[in-house]
Amino acid sequence: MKEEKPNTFELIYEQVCRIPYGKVATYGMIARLAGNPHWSRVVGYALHVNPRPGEIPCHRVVNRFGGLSSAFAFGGCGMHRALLEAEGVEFDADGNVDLDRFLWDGK
DNA sequence: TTAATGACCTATC
DNA sequence: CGATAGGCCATTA
Repeated sequence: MKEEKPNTFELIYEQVCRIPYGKVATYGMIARLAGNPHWSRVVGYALHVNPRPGEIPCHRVVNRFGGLSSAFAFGGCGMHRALLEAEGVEFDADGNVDLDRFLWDGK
């Protein structure tokens, strides 16, 4: 409305929104695609605040191990698994996503 | 204003 | 090979 956000967040959100359906990306990957491999923390922060949950599929963003983090801006931790499963993503018995099969290529 | 924390990753020993 | 430490950006108190 009046405040303009830094390009950092916009870039991060852009990469997250670019994740194809049925795939997941990692923070480091998005940070790297955004242009700075050290934005890993800001990426997590950007999704944490999630100012635009309607355009930022946080559930498609996972950590380096393929496991979602805690607290979701969508309104449910179990939502994560439900959303990814609804897209066709499989989960490991440990509760992690199958990065070997659903990790976004980055293209 | 300064300081501290945070949904992390990478590099090095 | 495995484990540890550090560092970066932004936000909040």
